Amino acid sequence: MNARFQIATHILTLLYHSNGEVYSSDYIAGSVNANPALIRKELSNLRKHGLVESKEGKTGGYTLSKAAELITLADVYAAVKSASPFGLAKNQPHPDCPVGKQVNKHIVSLYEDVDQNISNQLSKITLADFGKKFV
Amino acid sequence: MNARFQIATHILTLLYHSNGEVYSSDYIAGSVNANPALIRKELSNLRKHGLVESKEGKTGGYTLSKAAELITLADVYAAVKSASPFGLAKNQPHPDCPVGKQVNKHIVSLYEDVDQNISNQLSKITLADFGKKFV
DNA sequence: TTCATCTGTAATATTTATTATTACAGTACA
DNA sequence: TGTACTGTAATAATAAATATTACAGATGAA
Repeated sequence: MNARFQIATHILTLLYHSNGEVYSSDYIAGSVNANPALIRKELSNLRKHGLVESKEGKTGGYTLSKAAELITLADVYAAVKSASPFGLAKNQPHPDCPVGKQVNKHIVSLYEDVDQNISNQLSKITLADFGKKFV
Repeated sequence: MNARFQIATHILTLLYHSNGEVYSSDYIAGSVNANPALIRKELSNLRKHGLVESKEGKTGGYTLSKAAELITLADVYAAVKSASPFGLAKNQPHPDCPVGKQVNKHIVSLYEDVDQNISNQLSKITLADFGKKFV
C-alpha cells in the first residue's frame, strides 16, 4: 500500500463536499498539492471502479457516481491496491528446502486472510461517515 | 509493508524446525535465496526485538530466543515494519482547504485502527502454529 | 466556427525505497 | 594461530513510486 489510498480518499472527500458541483482536476490537485495529471490518473482509476463520474469539455470535471452512503472505504481500498500491502520477495526460495519450497504458499494464504480482514473493517465506514468528520 | 515480513517468517520457521541447533546466516540465506549479509541484517533486527539469539565465533549461528508457542506473527509484524503498510504522501495538502487541512489527521487515525486490527489478527497465530504447516 | 477550458492518456524524467554486494573488524573455538 | 562464524558499515544496483510534460479529443461559449 502506498499514498494512493490517502490521495483517493482525499479526492472523494472533496467531491462529497462539493454537493454535486463538478470539480476540475486542477482544483483537486490544489487541495491535494499534487500534479493535475497524477490526479486525473487516479480519477480515471476511480471512474473505472465506478466511484466517480467525469465530464469532458469546457465545463467538465468530476463528481461522485453515487451517494456517499453507498461508497465504503473498502471500495476505495479495492480501487487503489495494485497488490496486497504485504509483499513477496522476487527471489524464489530454495526448492530443496522443506521450508523454502512451501513458504510462499502459506504466506500468500496468510496475506489473503489479512487482506480480507482489512476489507471487512473498511467496509463498515462509508464515505459519508468519513466525510462528516470534516466540518 | 514489503518482503521483509516474508523473509523474517521464513527465517523463524527454519529456526523452529532446527530443534535448537544453531543455523548460520549462510545456511539460512541458501533456503531464502538471498544474500547472507541481508539475512544477518534481518536477524540482527529480530534479535533486537527479542525473537532470536545469536552466537558469534567459529561455532556461531542463530536460534530462537524462546519457545515458538510464545512468538506470534504479530511479534514478527511489529519487528519488521518500519512504517505502516499504509503510506502517507510526502506532500502536505493545502492548508486553506477545509478538507486538505484535516485529511492527514483522519487518515492517520484510520491507519492506526487498521494496523491494530492486523496485529490482533496476527497475534492469534503463533510461530508454532505456522511452523506446523510444514511437514 | 473558432477559441478557451477542460478530460484522457502516453511518454518520460525524477525521486525514493528496496534489495544486493562487498568488505572487513571482532569473536570464539579447535 | 588459523578457520569459520557474526556484526555492521559503505556502497551499488535495481525496482517502484511519483512528478512532469505534452498533446489529442471533447464541449460549451463568444
